[in-house]
Amino acid sequence: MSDTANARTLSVVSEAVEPVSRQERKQRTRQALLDAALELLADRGFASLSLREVAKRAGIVPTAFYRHFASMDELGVALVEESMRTLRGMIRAARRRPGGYEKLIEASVRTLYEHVRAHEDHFRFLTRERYGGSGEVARAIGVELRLFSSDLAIDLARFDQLRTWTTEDLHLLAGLIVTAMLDTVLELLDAHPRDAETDGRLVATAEKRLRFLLSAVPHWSSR
Amino acid sequence: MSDTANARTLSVVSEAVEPVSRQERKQRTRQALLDAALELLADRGFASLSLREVAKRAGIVPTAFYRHFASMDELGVALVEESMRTLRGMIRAARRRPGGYEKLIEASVRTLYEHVRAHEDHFRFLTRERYGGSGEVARAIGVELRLFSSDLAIDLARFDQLRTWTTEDLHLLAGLIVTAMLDTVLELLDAHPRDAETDGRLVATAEKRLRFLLSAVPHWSSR
DNA sequence: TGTACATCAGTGAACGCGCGTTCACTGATGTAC
DNA sequence: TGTACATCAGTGAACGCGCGTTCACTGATGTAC
Repeated sequence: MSDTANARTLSVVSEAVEPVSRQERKQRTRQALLDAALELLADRGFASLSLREVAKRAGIVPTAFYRHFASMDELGVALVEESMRTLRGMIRAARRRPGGYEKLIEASVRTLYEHVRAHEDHFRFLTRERYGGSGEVARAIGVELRLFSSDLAIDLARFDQLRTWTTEDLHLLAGLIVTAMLDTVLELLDAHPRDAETDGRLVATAEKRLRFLLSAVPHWSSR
Repeated sequence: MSDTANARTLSVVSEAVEPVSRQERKQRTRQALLDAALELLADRGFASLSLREVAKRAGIVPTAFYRHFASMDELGVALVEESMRTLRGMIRAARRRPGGYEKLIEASVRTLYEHVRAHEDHFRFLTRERYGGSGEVARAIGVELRLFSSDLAIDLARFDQLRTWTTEDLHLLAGLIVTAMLDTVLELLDAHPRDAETDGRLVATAEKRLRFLLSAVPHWSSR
Protein backbone atom coordinates (compact mmCIF):
# COMPACT_ATOMS: atom_id res chain seq x y z
CA MET A 1 0.00 0.00 0.00
CA SER A 2 2.56 2.57 1.09
CA ASP A 3 4.87 1.05 -1.54
CA THR A 4 2.35 1.94 -4.22
CA ALA A 5 2.04 5.46 -2.85
CA ASN A 6 5.83 5.82 -2.89
CA ALA A 7 6.08 4.58 -6.45
CA ARG A 8 3.46 7.11 -7.51
CA THR A 9 5.24 10.00 -5.78
CA LEU A 10 8.57 9.02 -7.32
CA SER A 11 7.16 8.80 -10.81
CA VAL A 12 5.57 12.23 -10.44
CA VAL A 13 8.96 13.66 -9.47
CA SER A 14 10.92 11.95 -12.21
CA GLU A 15 8.49 12.14 -15.12
CA ALA A 16 5.66 14.49 -14.13
CA VAL A 17 3.06 12.00 -15.51
CA GLU A 18 2.76 8.27 -14.78
CA PRO A 19 3.87 5.98 -17.58
CA VAL A 20 1.45 3.06 -17.11
CA SER A 21 1.02 1.00 -20.23
CA ARG A 22 -2.23 -0.89 -20.70
CA GLN A 23 -0.44 -4.07 -19.65
CA GLU A 24 0.87 -2.44 -16.47
CA ARG A 25 -2.58 -1.17 -15.53
CA LYS A 26 -4.09 -4.61 -16.00
CA GLN A 27 -1.40 -6.15 -13.80
CA ARG A 28 -2.10 -3.56 -11.09
CA THR A 29 -5.82 -4.30 -11.11
CA ARG A 30 -5.10 -8.02 -10.91
CA GLN A 31 -2.90 -7.38 -7.89
CA ALA A 32 -5.61 -5.16 -6.39
CA LEU A 33 -8.03 -8.09 -6.64
CA LEU A 34 -5.58 -10.44 -4.90
CA ASP A 35 -4.89 -7.86 -2.19
CA ALA A 36 -8.61 -7.18 -1.72
CA ALA A 37 -9.26 -10.90 -1.26
CA LEU A 38 -6.44 -11.23 1.28
CA GLU A 39 -7.80 -8.28 3.26
CA LEU A 40 -11.26 -9.81 3.36
CA LEU A 41 -9.73 -13.14 4.42
CA ALA A 42 -8.38 -11.60 7.64
CA ASP A 43 -11.33 -12.96 9.60
CA ARG A 44 -13.23 -15.32 7.27
CA GLY A 45 -12.72 -18.34 5.08
CA PHE A 46 -12.10 -18.17 1.35
CA ALA A 47 -15.33 -20.04 0.61
CA SER A 48 -17.35 -17.19 2.09
CA LEU A 49 -15.92 -14.51 -0.23
CA SER A 50 -18.10 -13.36 -3.11
CA LEU A 51 -16.86 -12.18 -6.47
CA ARG A 52 -18.83 -8.93 -6.19
CA GLU A 53 -17.38 -8.20 -2.77
CA VAL A 54 -13.78 -8.70 -3.90
CA ALA A 55 -14.35 -6.63 -7.05
CA LYS A 56 -15.92 -3.83 -5.03
CA ARG A 57 -13.00 -3.68 -2.59
CA ALA A 58 -10.54 -3.68 -5.50
CA GLY A 59 -12.41 -0.69 -6.93
CA ILE A 60 -13.82 -2.25 -10.09
CA VAL A 61 -17.26 -3.25 -11.27
CA PRO A 62 -18.15 -6.96 -10.78
CA THR A 63 -18.13 -7.79 -14.48
CA ALA A 64 -14.55 -6.48 -14.90
CA PHE A 65 -13.45 -9.30 -12.57
CA TYR A 66 -13.67 -11.66 -15.54
CA ARG A 67 -10.93 -9.73 -17.37
CA HIS A 68 -8.54 -11.21 -14.76
CA PHE A 69 -9.92 -14.51 -13.50
CA ALA A 70 -12.48 -16.93 -14.90
CA SER A 71 -13.86 -17.57 -11.41
CA MET A 72 -13.20 -17.09 -7.72
CA ASP A 73 -11.62 -20.55 -7.67
CA GLU A 74 -9.01 -19.34 -10.17
CA LEU A 75 -8.28 -16.36 -7.93
CA GLY A 76 -7.92 -18.82 -5.05
CA VAL A 77 -5.29 -20.79 -6.92
CA ALA A 78 -3.41 -17.55 -7.70
CA LEU A 79 -3.54 -16.75 -3.99
CA VAL A 80 -2.04 -20.14 -3.16
CA GLU A 81 0.78 -19.49 -5.63
CA GLU A 82 1.46 -16.04 -4.23
CA SER A 83 1.49 -17.34 -0.65
CA MET A 84 3.68 -20.26 -1.62
CA ARG A 85 6.21 -17.84 -3.08
CA THR A 86 6.39 -16.20 0.36
CA LEU A 87 6.75 -19.58 2.08
CA ARG A 88 9.50 -20.71 -0.28
CA GLY A 89 11.25 -17.36 0.19
CA MET A 90 11.28 -18.03 3.92
CA ILE A 91 12.68 -21.51 3.49
CA ARG A 92 15.41 -20.25 1.15
CA ALA A 93 16.34 -17.58 3.70
CA ALA A 94 16.48 -20.19 6.48
CA ARG A 95 18.86 -22.33 4.40
CA ARG A 96 21.24 -19.43 3.82
CA ARG A 97 21.80 -18.89 7.56
CA PRO A 98 25.20 -19.82 9.08
CA GLY A 99 25.74 -23.45 10.03
CA GLY A 100 26.22 -23.94 13.81
CA TYR A 101 23.98 -26.32 15.73
CA GLU A 102 22.41 -24.42 18.62
CA LYS A 103 22.80 -21.26 16.52
CA LEU A 104 20.90 -23.03 13.77
CA ILE A 105 17.78 -23.40 15.87
CA GLU A 106 17.77 -19.75 16.90
CA ALA A 107 18.43 -18.57 13.37
CA SER A 108 15.68 -20.76 11.89
CA VAL A 109 13.09 -19.63 14.42
CA ARG A 110 14.14 -16.01 13.87
CA THR A 111 13.66 -16.41 10.11
CA LEU A 112 10.25 -18.00 10.65
CA TYR A 113 9.23 -15.24 13.03
CA GLU A 114 10.29 -12.41 10.73
CA HIS A 115 8.61 -13.88 7.69
CA VAL A 116 5.35 -14.61 9.49
CA ARG A 117 5.16 -11.08 10.86
CA ALA A 118 6.04 -9.56 7.47
CA HIS A 119 3.40 -11.59 5.58
CA GLU A 120 0.69 -12.42 8.08
CA ASP A 121 -1.97 -12.44 5.40
CA HIS A 122 -0.22 -15.13 3.35
CA PHE A 123 0.48 -17.34 6.35
CA ARG A 124 -3.06 -16.91 7.64
CA PHE A 125 -4.43 -17.89 4.25
CA LEU A 126 -2.22 -20.99 4.05
CA THR A 127 -2.96 -22.24 7.57
CA ARG A 128 -6.70 -21.51 7.32
CA GLU A 129 -7.27 -23.08 3.94
CA ARG A 130 -4.95 -26.02 4.51
CA TYR A 131 -7.90 -28.00 5.88
CA GLY A 132 -10.91 -25.72 5.64
CA GLY A 133 -10.32 -24.90 1.98
CA SER A 134 -12.03 -26.17 -1.12
CA GLY A 135 -10.54 -29.34 -2.59
CA GLU A 136 -8.24 -27.64 -5.09
CA VAL A 137 -6.77 -25.07 -2.71
CA ALA A 138 -6.30 -27.50 0.19
CA ARG A 139 -4.69 -30.07 -2.10
CA ALA A 140 -2.17 -27.56 -3.48
CA ILE A 141 -1.16 -26.51 0.03
CA GLY A 142 -0.83 -30.11 1.22
CA VAL A 143 1.43 -31.04 -1.68
CA GLU A 144 3.71 -28.07 -1.03
CA LEU A 145 4.02 -28.80 2.69
CA ARG A 146 4.94 -32.42 2.01
CA LEU A 147 7.59 -31.25 -0.46
CA PHE A 148 8.93 -28.94 2.20
CA SER A 149 9.09 -31.75 4.71
CA SER A 150 10.99 -33.96 2.23
CA ASP A 151 13.49 -31.20 1.50
CA LEU A 152 14.05 -30.77 5.20
CA ALA A 153 14.69 -34.52 5.56
CA ILE A 154 17.41 -34.21 2.90
CA ASP A 155 18.97 -31.24 4.67
CA LEU A 156 18.95 -33.16 7.95
CA ALA A 157 20.84 -36.06 6.36
CA ARG A 158 23.87 -33.79 6.01
CA PHE A 159 24.41 -33.53 9.76
CA ASP A 160 27.02 -35.85 11.27
CA GLN A 161 24.72 -37.35 13.86
CA LEU A 162 22.02 -38.11 11.29
CA ARG A 163 24.23 -39.43 8.51
CA THR A 164 23.46 -43.05 9.39
CA TRP A 165 19.70 -42.68 9.85
CA THR A 166 17.22 -44.43 7.58
CA THR A 167 15.17 -42.33 5.16
CA GLU A 168 12.06 -43.24 7.11
CA ASP A 169 13.47 -41.93 10.38
CA LEU A 170 14.67 -38.73 8.71
CA HIS A 171 11.14 -38.15 7.42
CA LEU A 172 9.74 -38.85 10.86
CA LEU A 173 11.96 -36.18 12.38
CA ALA A 174 11.34 -33.72 9.55
CA GLY A 175 7.59 -34.20 9.93
CA LEU A 176 7.69 -33.51 13.64
CA ILE A 177 9.77 -30.37 13.06
CA VAL A 178 7.42 -29.05 10.37
CA THR A 179 4.37 -29.75 12.53
CA ALA A 180 5.95 -27.97 15.50
CA MET A 181 6.86 -24.99 13.31
CA LEU A 182 3.35 -24.79 11.86
CA ASP A 183 2.02 -24.77 15.39
CA THR A 184 4.27 -21.80 16.10
CA VAL A 185 2.96 -20.01 13.00
CA LEU A 186 -0.60 -20.46 14.29
CA GLU A 187 0.38 -19.16 17.71
CA LEU A 188 2.03 -16.09 16.17
CA LEU A 189 -1.06 -15.33 14.08
CA ASP A 190 -3.35 -15.69 17.11
CA ALA A 191 -0.94 -13.83 19.42
CA HIS A 192 -2.70 -11.70 21.97
CA PRO A 193 -1.80 -9.12 23.06
CA ARG A 194 0.29 -8.09 20.09
CA ASP A 195 3.44 -6.95 21.84
CA ALA A 196 7.16 -7.72 21.97
CA GLU A 197 6.83 -9.66 25.21
CA THR A 198 4.26 -12.08 23.82
CA ASP A 199 6.26 -12.51 20.63
CA GLY A 200 9.39 -13.17 22.66
CA ARG A 201 7.63 -15.83 24.68
CA LEU A 202 6.34 -17.57 21.56
CA VAL A 203 9.76 -17.48 19.92
CA ALA A 204 11.38 -18.93 23.08
CA THR A 205 8.80 -21.75 23.16
CA ALA A 206 9.42 -22.48 19.50
CA GLU A 207 13.16 -22.77 20.11
CA LYS A 208 12.63 -24.98 23.13
CA ARG A 209 10.37 -27.30 21.12
CA LEU A 210 13.05 -27.74 18.50
CA ARG A 211 15.73 -28.28 21.12
CA PHE A 212 13.57 -30.95 22.71
CA LEU A 213 13.04 -32.73 19.40
CA LEU A 214 16.75 -32.62 18.57
CA SER A 215 17.70 -33.78 22.09
CA ALA A 216 16.19 -37.15 21.16
CA VAL A 217 18.50 -37.55 18.17
CA PRO A 218 21.60 -39.02 19.90
CA HIS A 219 19.53 -41.67 21.70
CA TRP A 220 16.98 -42.71 19.13
CA SER A 221 17.13 -46.15 17.64
CA SER A 222 14.37 -47.02 15.27
CA ARG A 223 13.76 -50.56 16.53
CA MET B 1 -29.34 -43.98 10.08
CA SER B 2 -29.51 -47.78 10.39
CA ASP B 3 -29.89 -47.23 14.15
CA THR B 4 -33.05 -45.25 13.56
CA ALA B 5 -34.39 -47.95 11.22
CA ASN B 6 -33.67 -50.59 13.87
CA ALA B 7 -35.39 -48.61 16.57
CA ARG B 8 -38.44 -48.28 14.38
CA THR B 9 -38.58 -52.00 13.63
CA LEU B 10 -38.18 -52.88 17.29
CA SER B 11 -40.92 -50.55 18.42
CA VAL B 12 -43.28 -51.98 15.81
CA VAL B 13 -42.61 -55.46 17.17
CA SER B 14 -42.95 -54.55 20.82
CA GLU B 15 -45.81 -52.05 20.70
CA ALA B 16 -47.36 -52.23 17.21
CA VAL B 17 -47.47 -48.39 17.05
CA GLU B 18 -44.67 -45.93 17.82
CA PRO B 19 -44.99 -44.09 21.12
CA VAL B 20 -43.32 -40.75 20.22
CA SER B 21 -44.35 -37.92 22.45
CA ARG B 22 -44.27 -34.40 21.02
CA GLN B 23 -41.03 -33.83 22.96
CA GLU B 24 -39.43 -36.95 21.49
CA ARG B 25 -40.40 -35.96 17.96
CA LYS B 26 -38.89 -32.53 18.43
CA GLN B 27 -35.65 -34.04 19.74
CA ARG B 28 -35.49 -36.32 16.71
CA THR B 29 -35.93 -33.47 14.27
CA ARG B 30 -33.23 -31.51 16.09
CA GLN B 31 -30.89 -34.49 15.74
CA ALA B 32 -31.88 -34.83 12.07
CA LEU B 33 -30.75 -31.21 11.56
CA LEU B 34 -27.39 -31.88 13.24
CA ASP B 35 -26.89 -35.07 11.22
CA ALA B 36 -27.87 -33.33 7.99
CA ALA B 37 -25.30 -30.59 8.66
CA LEU B 38 -22.56 -33.14 9.41
CA GLU B 39 -23.32 -35.01 6.18
CA LEU B 40 -23.09 -31.80 4.17
CA LEU B 41 -19.83 -30.95 5.95
CA ALA B 42 -18.14 -34.07 4.52
CA ASP B 43 -16.54 -32.02 1.76
CA ARG B 44 -17.19 -28.34 2.56
CA GLY B 45 -16.73 -25.81 5.31
CA PHE B 46 -19.42 -24.90 7.82
CA ALA B 47 -19.53 -21.31 6.59
CA SER B 48 -20.74 -22.49 3.19
CA LEU B 49 -23.82 -24.30 4.57
CA SER B 50 -27.17 -22.59 4.16
CA LEU B 51 -30.10 -22.89 6.53
CA ARG B 52 -32.42 -23.91 3.69
CA GLU B 53 -30.05 -26.63 2.54
CA VAL B 54 -29.72 -28.17 6.02
CA ALA B 55 -33.48 -27.99 6.60
CA LYS B 56 -34.18 -29.64 3.25
CA ARG B 57 -31.80 -32.52 3.93
CA ALA B 58 -33.33 -32.97 7.39
CA GLY B 59 -36.75 -33.23 5.71
CA ILE B 60 -38.37 -30.09 7.07
CA VAL B 61 -39.40 -26.78 5.59
CA PRO B 62 -36.88 -23.92 6.07
CA THR B 63 -39.06 -21.98 8.49
CA ALA B 64 -39.34 -24.98 10.85
CA PHE B 65 -35.57 -24.69 11.41
CA TYR B 66 -36.28 -21.83 13.83
CA ARG B 67 -38.22 -24.18 16.14
CA HIS B 68 -34.80 -25.71 16.97
CA PHE B 69 -32.08 -23.10 16.49
CA ALA B 70 -32.16 -19.31 16.32
CA SER B 71 -29.54 -19.33 13.56
CA MET B 72 -26.99 -21.49 11.76
CA ASP B 73 -24.37 -20.20 14.21
CA GLU B 74 -26.34 -21.71 17.08
CA LEU B 75 -26.46 -25.03 15.23
CA GLY B 76 -22.69 -24.71 14.76
CA VAL B 77 -22.17 -24.37 18.50
CA ALA B 78 -24.38 -27.44 19.09
CA LEU B 79 -22.21 -29.31 16.59
CA VAL B 80 -19.07 -28.30 18.50
CA GLU B 81 -20.63 -29.60 21.73
CA GLU B 82 -21.65 -32.87 20.14
CA SER B 83 -18.20 -33.39 18.62
CA MET B 84 -16.50 -32.46 21.88
CA ARG B 85 -18.52 -35.14 23.63
CA THR B 86 -17.02 -37.65 21.19
CA LEU B 87 -13.51 -36.26 21.77
CA ARG B 88 -13.88 -36.39 25.55
CA GLY B 89 -15.24 -39.91 25.30
CA MET B 90 -12.08 -40.88 23.46
CA ILE B 91 -9.85 -39.28 26.06
CA ARG B 92 -11.71 -41.00 28.89
CA ALA B 93 -11.32 -44.33 27.11
CA ALA B 94 -7.59 -43.72 26.64
CA ARG B 95 -7.19 -43.01 30.35
CA ARG B 96 -8.88 -46.26 31.35
CA ARG B 97 -6.34 -48.39 29.46
CA PRO B 98 -3.82 -50.48 31.43
CA GLY B 99 -0.73 -48.74 32.63
CA GLY B 100 2.48 -50.13 31.08
CA TYR B 101 4.88 -47.85 29.24
CA GLU B 102 5.43 -49.24 25.75
CA LYS B 103 1.96 -50.81 26.00
CA LEU B 104 0.61 -47.38 26.83
CA ILE B 105 1.65 -45.94 23.49
CA GLU B 106 0.07 -48.78 21.53
CA ALA B 107 -3.12 -48.66 23.56
CA SER B 108 -3.46 -44.86 23.19
CA VAL B 109 -2.94 -44.95 19.44
CA ARG B 110 -5.39 -47.84 19.16
CA THR B 111 -8.01 -45.83 21.08
CA LEU B 112 -7.42 -42.81 18.88
CA TYR B 113 -7.67 -44.90 15.74
CA GLU B 114 -10.90 -46.61 16.74
CA HIS B 115 -12.61 -43.40 17.79
CA VAL B 116 -11.59 -41.51 14.66
CA ARG B 117 -12.87 -44.30 12.39
CA ALA B 118 -16.12 -44.57 14.40
CA HIS B 119 -16.82 -40.81 14.32
CA GLU B 120 -15.13 -39.48 11.21
CA ASP B 121 -17.72 -36.75 10.78
CA HIS B 122 -17.07 -35.29 14.24
CA PHE B 123 -13.30 -35.38 13.89
CA ARG B 124 -13.49 -33.91 10.40
CA PHE B 125 -15.66 -31.09 11.70
CA LEU B 126 -13.30 -30.35 14.59
CA THR B 127 -10.10 -30.37 12.53
CA ARG B 128 -11.64 -28.40 9.66
CA GLU B 129 -13.24 -25.69 11.74
CA ARG B 130 -10.38 -25.42 14.23
CA TYR B 131 -8.84 -22.73 12.03
CA GLY B 132 -11.17 -22.26 9.11
CA GLY B 133 -14.22 -21.79 11.26
CA SER B 134 -16.07 -18.67 12.27
CA GLY B 135 -14.79 -16.93 15.39
CA GLU B 136 -17.17 -18.58 17.85
CA VAL B 137 -16.72 -22.15 16.63
CA ALA B 138 -12.92 -21.93 16.24
CA ARG B 139 -12.58 -20.36 19.67
CA ALA B 140 -14.60 -23.11 21.37
CA ILE B 141 -12.47 -25.80 19.73
CA GLY B 142 -9.21 -24.05 20.62
CA VAL B 143 -10.21 -23.76 24.29
CA GLU B 144 -11.09 -27.45 24.47
CA LEU B 145 -7.83 -28.56 22.87
CA ARG B 146 -5.80 -26.46 25.29
CA LEU B 147 -7.73 -27.98 28.19
CA PHE B 148 -6.96 -31.42 26.82
CA SER B 149 -3.27 -30.57 26.56
CA SER B 150 -3.25 -29.36 30.19
CA ASP B 151 -4.94 -32.52 31.42
CA LEU B 152 -2.37 -34.58 29.58
CA ALA B 153 0.43 -32.61 31.25
CA ILE B 154 -1.06 -33.53 34.64
CA ASP B 155 -1.29 -37.20 33.64
CA LEU B 156 2.33 -37.13 32.51
CA ALA B 157 3.46 -35.78 35.88
CA ARG B 158 2.49 -39.12 37.46
CA PHE B 159 5.21 -41.04 35.63
CA ASP B 160 8.41 -41.70 37.56
CA GLN B 161 10.71 -40.22 34.97
CA LEU B 162 8.67 -37.02 34.73
CA ARG B 163 7.99 -36.47 38.43
CA THR B 164 10.76 -33.90 38.74
CA TRP B 165 9.97 -31.95 35.57
CA THR B 166 8.82 -28.32 35.69
CA THR B 167 5.23 -27.53 34.77
CA GLU B 168 6.50 -25.67 31.73
CA ASP B 169 8.39 -28.68 30.42
CA LEU B 170 5.42 -30.95 31.03
CA HIS B 171 3.27 -28.60 28.97
CA LEU B 172 5.91 -28.55 26.25
CA LEU B 173 5.86 -32.33 26.01
CA ALA B 174 2.06 -32.54 26.23
CA GLY B 175 1.76 -29.95 23.45
CA LEU B 176 4.07 -31.90 21.16
CA ILE B 177 2.13 -35.11 21.84
CA VAL B 178 -1.23 -33.47 21.13
CA THR B 179 0.06 -31.87 17.94
CA ALA B 180 1.49 -35.19 16.74
CA MET B 181 -1.80 -36.95 17.53
CA LEU B 182 -3.83 -34.30 15.70
CA ASP B 183 -1.57 -34.80 12.71
CA THR B 184 -2.41 -38.49 12.84
CA VAL B 185 -6.13 -37.69 12.96
CA LEU B 186 -5.75 -35.60 9.80
CA GLU B 187 -3.83 -38.39 8.08
CA LEU B 188 -6.53 -40.92 9.00
CA LEU B 189 -9.29 -38.67 7.64
CA ASP B 190 -7.38 -38.10 4.39
CA ALA B 191 -6.28 -41.76 4.14
CA HIS B 192 -6.17 -43.04 0.61
CA PRO B 193 -6.82 -45.75 -0.31
CA ARG B 194 -9.17 -46.68 2.49
CA ASP B 195 -7.85 -50.12 3.36
CA ALA B 196 -6.38 -52.02 6.31
CA GLU B 197 -2.83 -51.71 4.97
CA THR B 198 -2.94 -47.91 4.79
CA ASP B 199 -4.54 -47.71 8.22
CA GLY B 200 -1.88 -50.04 9.61
CA ARG B 201 0.89 -47.88 8.20
CA LEU B 202 -0.60 -44.70 9.68
CA VAL B 203 -1.05 -46.33 13.08
CA ALA B 204 2.55 -47.58 13.01
CA THR B 205 3.80 -44.07 12.15
CA ALA B 206 1.73 -42.59 14.95
CA GLU B 207 3.26 -45.03 17.46
CA LYS B 208 6.75 -44.32 16.19
CA ARG B 209 6.23 -40.58 16.55
CA LEU B 210 5.22 -41.01 20.16
CA ARG B 211 8.13 -43.35 20.86
CA PHE B 212 10.48 -40.76 19.38
CA LEU B 213 9.05 -37.97 21.54
CA LEU B 214 9.27 -40.11 24.68
CA SER B 215 12.81 -41.26 23.83
CA ALA B 216 13.92 -37.69 24.52
CA VAL B 217 12.53 -37.75 28.05
CA PRO B 218 15.45 -39.40 29.93
CA HIS B 219 17.99 -36.98 28.40
CA TRP B 220 16.15 -33.69 28.37
CA SER B 221 17.31 -30.89 30.59
CA SER B 222 15.46 -27.65 30.26
CA ARG B 223 18.46 -25.38 30.47
C1' DT C 1 -63.83 -41.91 30.03
C1' DG C 2 -65.28 -37.81 27.14
C1' DT C 3 -65.15 -33.06 25.89
C1' DA C 4 -63.30 -28.48 25.25
C1' DC C 5 -59.33 -25.73 24.92
C1' DA C 6 -54.13 -24.80 24.76
C1' DT C 7 -49.83 -25.77 22.91
C1' DC C 8 -46.62 -25.83 19.37
C1' DA C 9 -43.80 -28.45 15.47
C1' DG C 10 -44.22 -27.99 11.01
C1' DT C 11 -46.43 -25.50 6.61
C1' DG C 12 -46.51 -22.38 2.62
C1' DA C 13 -46.75 -17.79 0.64
C1' DA C 14 -44.28 -13.78 0.39
C1' DC C 15 -40.57 -10.23 0.94
C1' DG C 16 -36.31 -7.92 -0.29
C1' DC C 17 -31.37 -8.84 -1.11
C1' DG C 18 -26.86 -10.11 -2.88
C1' DC C 19 -25.32 -13.40 -5.80
C1' DG C 20 -22.87 -15.06 -10.53
C1' DT C 21 -23.23 -14.29 -15.19
C1' DT C 22 -24.76 -12.31 -20.06
C1' DC C 23 -24.55 -8.66 -23.00
C1' DA C 24 -23.88 -4.51 -25.71
C1' DC C 25 -21.27 -0.45 -24.74
C1' DT C 26 -17.38 3.17 -24.12
C1' DG C 27 -13.27 5.34 -24.54
C1' DA C 28 -8.36 5.28 -23.68
C1' DT C 29 -4.22 2.83 -25.32
C1' DG C 30 -1.76 0.57 -28.99
C1' DT C 31 -0.59 -0.30 -33.92
C1' DA C 32 -0.19 0.15 -39.04
C1' DC C 33 0.58 3.06 -42.60
C1' DT D 1 4.61 13.24 -37.21
C1' DG D 2 -0.47 12.51 -38.19
C1' DT D 3 -4.43 9.74 -39.24
C1' DA D 4 -7.41 5.76 -39.28
C1' DC D 5 -8.47 1.51 -37.26
C1' DA D 6 -7.96 -2.38 -33.73
C1' DT D 7 -7.67 -3.81 -29.13
C1' DC D 8 -9.48 -4.47 -24.75
C1' DA D 9 -10.00 -3.08 -19.47
C1' DG D 10 -13.64 -1.43 -17.43
C1' DT D 11 -18.96 -0.01 -17.49
C1' DG D 12 -23.90 -0.51 -16.45
C1' DA D 13 -28.34 -2.67 -17.23
C1' DA D 14 -30.53 -6.82 -16.80
C1' DC D 15 -31.53 -11.79 -15.76
C1' DG D 16 -32.91 -15.61 -12.83
C1' DC D 17 -31.74 -17.87 -8.41
C1' DG D 18 -31.15 -19.23 -3.63
C1' DC D 19 -30.79 -16.91 0.43
C1' DG D 20 -32.62 -15.58 5.50
C1' DT D 21 -36.58 -14.10 7.60
C1' DT D 22 -41.76 -12.57 8.49
C1' DC D 23 -46.21 -14.05 8.98
C1' DA D 24 -50.68 -16.21 9.42
C1' DC D 25 -51.95 -20.93 9.22
C1' DT D 26 -52.91 -26.12 10.34
C1' DG D 27 -53.65 -30.05 12.75
C1' DA D 28 -51.83 -33.48 15.87
C1' DT D 29 -50.48 -33.88 20.78
C1' DG D 30 -51.14 -32.56 25.50
C1' DT D 31 -53.94 -30.87 29.49
C1' DA D 32 -57.89 -29.49 32.50
C1' DC D 33 -62.17 -30.56 34.00
